[in-house]
Amino acid sequence: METTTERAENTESAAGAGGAPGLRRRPMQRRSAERYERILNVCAELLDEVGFAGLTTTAVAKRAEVPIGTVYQFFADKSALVHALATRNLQTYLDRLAYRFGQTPPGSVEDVVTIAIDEFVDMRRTQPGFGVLDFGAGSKWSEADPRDLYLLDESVENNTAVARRMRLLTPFLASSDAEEAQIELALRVTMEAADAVLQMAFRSDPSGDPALIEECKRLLVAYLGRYYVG
Amino acid sequence: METTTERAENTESAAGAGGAPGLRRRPMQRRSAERYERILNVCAELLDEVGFAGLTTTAVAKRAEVPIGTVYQFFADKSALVHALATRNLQTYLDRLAYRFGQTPPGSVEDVVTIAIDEFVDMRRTQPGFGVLDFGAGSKWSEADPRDLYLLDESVENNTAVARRMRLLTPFLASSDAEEAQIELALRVTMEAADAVLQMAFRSDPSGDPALIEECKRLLVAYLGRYYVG
DNA sequence: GGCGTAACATGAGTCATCCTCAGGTTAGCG
DNA sequence: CGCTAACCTGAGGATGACTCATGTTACGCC
Repeated sequence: METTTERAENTESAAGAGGAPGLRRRPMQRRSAERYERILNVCAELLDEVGFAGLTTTAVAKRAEVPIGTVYQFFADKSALVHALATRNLQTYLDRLAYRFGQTPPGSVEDVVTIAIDEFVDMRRTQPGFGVLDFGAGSKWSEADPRDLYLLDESVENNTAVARRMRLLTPFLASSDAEEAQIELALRVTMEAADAVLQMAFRSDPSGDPALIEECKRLLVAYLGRYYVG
Repeated sequence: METTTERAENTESAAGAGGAPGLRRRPMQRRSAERYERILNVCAELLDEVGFAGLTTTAVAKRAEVPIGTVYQFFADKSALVHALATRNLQTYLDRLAYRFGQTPPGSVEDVVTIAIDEFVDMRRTQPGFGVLDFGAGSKWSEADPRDLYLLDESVENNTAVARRMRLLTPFLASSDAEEAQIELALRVTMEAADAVLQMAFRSDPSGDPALIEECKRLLVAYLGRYYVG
């Protein structure tokens, strides 16, 4: 019990001065940057192979061909490593989404939901380790103690950050100032629900149960319909 | 990696002959039964105090005033212990739900959603360790490898089992034979989504963010509305 | 009572894993 | 060539899950 608390505090203070949470040293030189990326890639591979519970830091270090100490130069602990991977995945996802929305601007809630989910499913199928992406503040590794949370932005949960970026991509939703807060709330709920249902879809079928994916779309469209002004 | 695999196999075979998964010896005598319950109660307490990550089997044993070996007589491993608690919580929840539906039979989807969520929120506030209840097959501790799953029933996920029992309580939903499978699917999706959003509600506010709880109801009603024949 | 047997109980010890840190190596510079 | 600072390393400390040899009880049988 004490151990957990102290560790969380150490982590916080270590990352307190402006850096991303849980990260120790951002790689400054080319060689370091390559190692950093290699560690993250190996982490993704191993997550797909042995799952989160089976992931060991020594296995990551071994396959990435770096000594274990190097891993801990970049990442404060195992959680931070996985979280950094999740953040990278999330960034990729948001980038791709922005691109697709730029290509074919969505005109309705259905469009947004379809594109966002299809893109998610595609990445989940093709990107190693994408399964650890969790819009819900990384509940898989935070484990009920809010002090353990690693956040994408400072002081807001992952899903809030994602919701805000998603908001920028959906200008056609109603937006009287009074409703803006409500829309952010709705988008947070959407993220969390979508993530959960899609996790279920990939749990019951490694390539994503089509029926559940379809149902996920229905869920979101039905919910968000009330905010759409056509 | 091998370790994880072997452990999962051992667990399965140990519980293979009809017993609940992950359980070793069902207490047969009064003294044993009391110890069993005490272990589960302490587990719930500690989960609220230190969270899942901070939970140690030795701490449970110490506070329950049983030697560590006794814990492992009942439970194959730490997961099994937590899962047994979740199962007990789930049972309590379903019992209470059946009772409330018996008192005031719900006449609409709104009624069901309101009662089910309010009851969940109430238990979450009052029952120690209720936070570990997870309709989604216990994704917190299963960690991506399906072999690690501990199931409520045999061979179906938790949420499917819950969905089926919930179906028995909602006879007023449309039920042509062809649609029955679709309704089960919808209820599974509902469980998963509701669980996720409510977890978020309690993450952002220890007593459950009212706005998110309200939003959760809206989500479910909007989704299930299509299945309601009034 | 004495004895055999089987079920149950115990906690010191084994082992895997996370993470640290003292000491080594390299790079840059005068 | 010597000095400093940054970076790298992996043996080892600490912790915690889980085991298993040994001890204890229960119970029947002679």
